[in-house]
Amino acid sequence: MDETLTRRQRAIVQHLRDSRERQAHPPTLDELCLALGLRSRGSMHKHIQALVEAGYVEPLLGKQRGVRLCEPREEETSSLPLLGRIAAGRPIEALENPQELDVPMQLRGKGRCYVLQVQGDSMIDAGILDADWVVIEQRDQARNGEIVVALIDGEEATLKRIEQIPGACILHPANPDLAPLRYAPERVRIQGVLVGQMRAY
Amino acid sequence: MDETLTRRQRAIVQHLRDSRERQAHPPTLDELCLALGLRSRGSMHKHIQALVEAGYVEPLLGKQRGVRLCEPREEETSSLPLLGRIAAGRPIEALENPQELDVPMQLRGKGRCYVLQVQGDSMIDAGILDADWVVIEQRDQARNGEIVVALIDGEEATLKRIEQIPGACILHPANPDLAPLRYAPERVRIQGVLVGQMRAY
DNA sequence: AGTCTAGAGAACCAATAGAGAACAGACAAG
DNA sequence: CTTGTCTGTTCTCTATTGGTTCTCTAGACT
Repeated sequence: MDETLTRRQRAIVQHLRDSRERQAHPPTLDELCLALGLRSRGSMHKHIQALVEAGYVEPLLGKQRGVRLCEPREEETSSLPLLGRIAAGRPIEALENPQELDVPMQLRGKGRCYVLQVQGDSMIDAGILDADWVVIEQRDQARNGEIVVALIDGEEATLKRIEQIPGACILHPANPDLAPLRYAPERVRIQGVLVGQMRAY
Repeated sequence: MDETLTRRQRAIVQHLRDSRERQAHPPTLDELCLALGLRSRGSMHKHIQALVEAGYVEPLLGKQRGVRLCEPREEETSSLPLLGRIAAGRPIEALENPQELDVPMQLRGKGRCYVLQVQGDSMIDAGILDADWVVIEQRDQARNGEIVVALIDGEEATLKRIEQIPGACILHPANPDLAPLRYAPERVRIQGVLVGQMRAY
């Protein structure tokens, strides 16, 4: 939490976070006063205003709808960030406004995951088509045969099936028109492993 | 639930959700008043109107018939039934214990949807592999080129790309080893259209 | 001194809530 | 068909709640 907040303000933010998990409705100023031991709505209002300024709380704008935090709730619906597009041979094209995508638990790995949209047909024989979404588990190691997001020379990102042998790292496209690429192992950094895939028609 | 709702509105939505499970008939305004301790239908009506605006309640538009508010908003987190497996040339193999599968909204159609697990490689060139999940929107009509669940002679179910021409219905597999199948239109019943697809690794 | 944070409390006013009356369309019974 | 009841709609009027803006006071710290 931001260090520039006063102690009171921090306590309020904390209370808002806590109470949001338990209560359905965001608290009113009076309820906040009660919870934090104040007796004056006016004072509480001053704190809330400060938090609005600091960007912690949504402005109330006269509406009587309680004090609400700006922060996104800890998603129990569990969506993953859609980071951008990945194509063979280019850096991942990041989205300027990162979106969120709901991903069912079945399509996820154990660790931290994110989603990329596939560009191009280099994995077409693995059933991964242009515009498909792929769910990637963030990892820096992979077993042979897994499909990985690999970063080559720190700049080109690509989605390929990996084969690591002594002295070399081979990236296999799944497309008869494309040839496998062979690199020195130190040129290839694994950024994640494919754990799920989705397509909309 | 949307945090912009008023406390009363929240309570009403909650009550509607609860009572929907128990009662077949949606409640009237008077019943709602009784349940929530109001004495004025007019007041309740104002709340309901607000909920219609917010999209929580179906507008009733003069209808009477005891017809009251349904909730349109199928929870966006909701899951779809996984009905069973589908393979070319056999009835859908129903699961004895139907599971539920979370399916993101992006992978759904507008109507009622369900999920099948694919068995076999007949649609491999369309990027649909063995064991993939496919999201099917329940429909009995399709446009040419769409991938459909088709029931042939009322017994064999299959997932194929459809082509309807005068006097015939042709089902195209997406696999070079398999030939298209041609049927009289009356032998083919469309059970749904492919709207999404998911795969776990 | 002066400034900053904190709080109390009063006053104001718009949003929300509710009551009750009156009207109109729907529906069921006669 | 007519009638009466049920139910949704609209209206006015009133009360309460809750956010906002004040002023005033009290410590704490430079």
